[in-house]
Formats: sequence, C-alpha cells, structure tokens
Amino acid sequence: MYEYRICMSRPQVKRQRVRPTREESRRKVLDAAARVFAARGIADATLDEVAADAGMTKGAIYSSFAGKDDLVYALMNEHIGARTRAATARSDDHADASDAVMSAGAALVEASNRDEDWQRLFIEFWLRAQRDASVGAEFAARRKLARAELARYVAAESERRGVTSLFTPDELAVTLLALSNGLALERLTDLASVPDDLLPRLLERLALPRDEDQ
Amino acid sequence: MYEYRICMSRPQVKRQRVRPTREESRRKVLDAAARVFAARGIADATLDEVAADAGMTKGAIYSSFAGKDDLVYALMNEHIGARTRAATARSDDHADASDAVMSAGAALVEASNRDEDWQRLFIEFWLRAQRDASVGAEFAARRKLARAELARYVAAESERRGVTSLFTPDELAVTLLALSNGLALERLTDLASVPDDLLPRLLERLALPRDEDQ
DNA sequence: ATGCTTCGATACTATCGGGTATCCAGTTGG
DNA sequence: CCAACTGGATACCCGATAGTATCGAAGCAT
Repeated sequence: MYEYRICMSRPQVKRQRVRPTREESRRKVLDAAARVFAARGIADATLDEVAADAGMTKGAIYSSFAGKDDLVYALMNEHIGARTRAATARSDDHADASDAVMSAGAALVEASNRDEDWQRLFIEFWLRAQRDASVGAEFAARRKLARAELARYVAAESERRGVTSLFTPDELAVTLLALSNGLALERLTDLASVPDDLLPRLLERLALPRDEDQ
Repeated sequence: MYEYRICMSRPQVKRQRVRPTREESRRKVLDAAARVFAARGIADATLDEVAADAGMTKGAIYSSFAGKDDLVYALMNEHIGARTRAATARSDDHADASDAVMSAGAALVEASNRDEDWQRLFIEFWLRAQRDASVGAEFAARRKLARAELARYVAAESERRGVTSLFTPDELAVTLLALSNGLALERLTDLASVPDDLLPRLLERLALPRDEDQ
C-alpha cells in the first residue's frame, strides 16, 4: 500500500501530478458543458452548473475560456467537426444504387435519432447564429463547407454508379440537410409523426433517376 | 373645423374616448410584441421594449396579460391561426397535376421567403416547446391538427386527380412541413444555398407517381 | 531549494429584467 | 355631479447570473 520507493528515490514518472494540466481541465469543462447544455439548453444553463458538473468552479472556466460565448463556440466547433468526420467516413458496399441510398439514409436516421439532445442544441445554435452577425458568418461558412463536401460525395457516387438524378449534387446535398433537420423537428415534436423509413425512401426517390427517362 | 354641435347638444357617439378600451390596448401590445419579438427574438426582447414600442409602459402589459409567457403564447396562437387559415384557403385551378403541385410549391416558397422573421420566431417557439413540457404538449397538438388537415387536403387532391404517389398523404404532409422548415433553415443561413425553384421541383417529384408504374 | 508563474477557488460586484404594490386619473352608472 | 370602479403609470423589489479581483497553492526552471 505504501509506495516507499517514490519517496526514497526519484521515481521514473516524476511524481504524481496533483494539479491537472490546463488541457485536462479544458476537456473536463467541455465535456461538462456538453452534458449541461444538452440537458438544459445553452441559454438556460449557467456557468456555475457547468463548473459544478465538471467538479470545478466558475473560476476554472474563466481560466480556460474567455467567457460563456467562447465556451459555447468551442463546444460547437468540436461537435460539428466530429459530425462531419463521421458523415464523410461511411462505407458503401452495396452493389445496387437503391440499396446504397436506402442504407445510407437509414444510418443517418439512426444517428439522428440517437442524440436528440444534439439536434436541439444545433437548432439553438442556429438561432444564435441568426441573431449574432459574427457567429452567423462563421456558422454560414462552416455550413457551406459541409454542403460542398456532401455535394462532392454525391457527385462522386453517382458518377461511379452511372446514375443521374433529376437534381444536381448541390441540390441533393442541401435537400438532404434540410430533410434531416426538418424531419427531426417534426419527430421531436411528435415521435409518431415521422416513421423511421421515411427519410430513406424519400432519398431513394429523389436521388435515383426516373425509371423511364422522359 | 369646429364641431359646435357636439358641444351644444348630446352627440350621438357619446363623447370622444380619452382612455382606450382594454381590447384596444391589448391589440396594440400584441402588435408591438410581434414587431419587437421578430426583431430581437423572444428571449432577448424585454417587456419594457414591447411596452415602449406600443407607446405604453410595462404596467399596461401586466394589466392585459398574466406575464411574458402569456403574451408570447397569445401572440403565437394568433400567428399560427392566421397561417393555418391562409394555408387551407388556397385555390387550385390547374388542370395538370404537375402544374398544380409546382404552383402550390412556388406559392409556399414565396410566402415563406416573405416573412423570414416569423420563420425564426417559429423556430424559437419550437425550442421553447421542447424545453417546457406544457407548452410542448399544446404545440404538438396544434401541429398534429395542421398535419392532419394538410394530409386530408393531399388525399382529396390526389383522389380528385386520380394520381397516387409512392407516399401516403400523411407522409407527404409531414414531408412538406419538414422540407419547408428545413429549407428555410438553410436559406436563412445562406441565401444562395436554396434556389427558389427547388421546393416546387422536389414536391413534384415526390407527390406525383412514377412515370412508368413499376 | 527558491522565486516566479499559472491554475483555480472564493467572494464579490454590477446589471438586468420579470414581476408587484401603489396611486392617480379617466370612465361609467346612478 | 358624485361615487365606485378600472386601466395604466411610477417606482420599487428581488432573484439570477455573467463577469472580476484577489489570493493561496501547485508546479516549473534555474
């Protein structure tokens, strides 16, 4: 139980840290913020709550972040980054184009249903972006990137499979984002209003070409 | 210029009111609230601002409303009622089903683009409904009614025209709502991301049957 | 070791905004 | 014309919360 050696000779891992590094604290604060914001909403959550959830005090937050805004911003950047990465790195091992679209749609629905909290948070952040010009500009820029990336993916896939939709890749990309958010809005209002297979079926209808070319 | 008669004999319209009736005040407050909430958001707007915009003081608001919540609620009820009425009373004088869908979609886009403020307000109210259970229940109930009405309309139209979509009227209804909101979200983030003809074209593709029945 | 730096806790301030108590003046009924 | 009533103005309260000043303690470098 007693680690005499640590006291008697210089241990190889220096000595046990008592104070966490700034990065550790920053992480804890961010994680706590994610939880508290999700549970209570950004506007209603207080820094004291976030700090308490992180097992610290407000002082710790102000030590690592410029203020509440900065914290929110950092959190959103992280989340959006992660989501983008997850969305781009999906496998596509379906021979049939229809199957591929359906399964991609199903995966999207599942992901979206899994963290409803984040959906709400996203909407709240969107609202914030609408009211605050500087946040809005940054938000729009990031969103544009996400759209472009999605459009590129759609274009590559349809090229590869040799199918052409009625809609351009850009149009499909923005439609996908819109449907994803719009259906989530309805679903969070009333679970029963949006069947799980709706989005996949919509995507299939939209992404695939007419059966008979007109 | 001088209305002697009014002073010399009892006028038929009693005497000119100096103090407005409660209904008049209520109206002025509601109108002011619509403006101020639209401009600054519900959460950020203060009752003092609303009162000032109405040319009154906070006391007047508390004389006609139980509090800020009550005011917000009354305003939303009015707005949603008006919107629903406007949506249901639309004419349909297109022989071709495709034309009909496209023009209905175009009208919807135009209406949605016209009052962006209200779109934002709607989203903010949605968020409020998400956080507050009692508001949420009421909101969900109203939304359900709107969906059902829309679905009934879709069903009647497709019956009349003898076309059957891949999707049920209920599915089309919720999809329409979702697309409308989702695309508005994207458009308010970045005007250029959503061309005006996108929604009509999407609706046409979704509402009309396959060209060749599979 | 020693002194300088940094992290974070504590305690405080400032501000803001919803809500309320009170009072005055316009209205209405008799 | 007077008395009772009521809508609205004024001034206040009070809770909440973002932000800050300060200080002790932990760590790091020489």
